[in-house]
Amino acid sequence: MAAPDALAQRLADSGLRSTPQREVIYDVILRKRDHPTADEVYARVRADMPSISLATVYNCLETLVQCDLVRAVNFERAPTRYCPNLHPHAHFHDEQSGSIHDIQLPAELLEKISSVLPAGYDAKSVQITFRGSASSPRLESAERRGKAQPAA
Amino acid sequence: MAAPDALAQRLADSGLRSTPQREVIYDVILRKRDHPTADEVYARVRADMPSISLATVYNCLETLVQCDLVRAVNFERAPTRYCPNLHPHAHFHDEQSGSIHDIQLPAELLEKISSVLPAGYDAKSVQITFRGSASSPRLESAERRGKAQPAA
DNA sequence: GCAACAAATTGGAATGGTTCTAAGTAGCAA
DNA sequence: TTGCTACTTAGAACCATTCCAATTTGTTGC
Repeated sequence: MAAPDALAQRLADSGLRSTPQREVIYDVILRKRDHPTADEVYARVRADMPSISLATVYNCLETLVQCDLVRAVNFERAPTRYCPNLHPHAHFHDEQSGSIHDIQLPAELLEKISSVLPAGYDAKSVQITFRGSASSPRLESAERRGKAQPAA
Repeated sequence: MAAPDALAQRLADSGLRSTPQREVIYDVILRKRDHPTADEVYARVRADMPSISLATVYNCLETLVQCDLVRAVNFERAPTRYCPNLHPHAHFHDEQSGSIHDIQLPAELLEKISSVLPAGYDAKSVQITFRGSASSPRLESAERRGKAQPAA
């Protein structure tokens, strides 16, 4: 047996199998880091695997989230989007274009944020979302190529 | 014409009328500040106004949000909740009980958070949500009585 | 007061992202 | 091979929310 890749390893850790569907979905999310919805993932995956079902896309995305390989992010009640960036970061939602941008957060700031919680409050996670308009073509094109982003 | 209350004034500012439905819905949200869903508001309002329709509850809540009298908050894809606290604040979502708590944010921290945005990003709003477990009966009972909260 | 107009409410149908269900398929273990 | 379990699949179901068309209500000018 060859050394399993990160996906197979993580799945195995949870007693799950690496399937062609899970692999191609994970690959799609890593390849274009534009926070696609389940429908968008479905459309992209069908290019490689036309027989896949939408239910499977939802199932696999849920599995990847469970295994901490992908993060689900929500904006208001819009369709859930998926993000392979596992570092703590905020999201910027550009209302004009609808695009999502990762925003890096200094560790020092994360500590300060957590410290506002009164005694008795134990937070497992924090979610920070900006809404507004972004106008930085340089950064956007870098993201489209899958390169380093303003926040990783 | 008597001096209009805050609700009537705000509605008038937007060219809207103060209706019995809008008044009772606003009152329900002010009275028990536990971030009710539209369905919960519907249930509470029907005690006073049995003939109101769910569509009207949704319409009125939307109107109150438009007039900046109430804020809509979302947690994952759960039903939208409504909050009369208009000061900048974060939310703590207690996963055990499902309850929502307002968390006050120092102005200094809000500035720091906004300053993490790279050039070209112009944020109109920030939303900060904690998830975890809270265990502070003193604070919870204070909230239930509609008194000062850990964050106002 | 009364017509005429605009705003608001209503019940029910429609929408749409997501989840459920039951049946089929595939891989692993004795 | 047989059995077992995990996984995938199509389609139905779910449910918060929005839409629609028909009233009802309120307001304004006469």
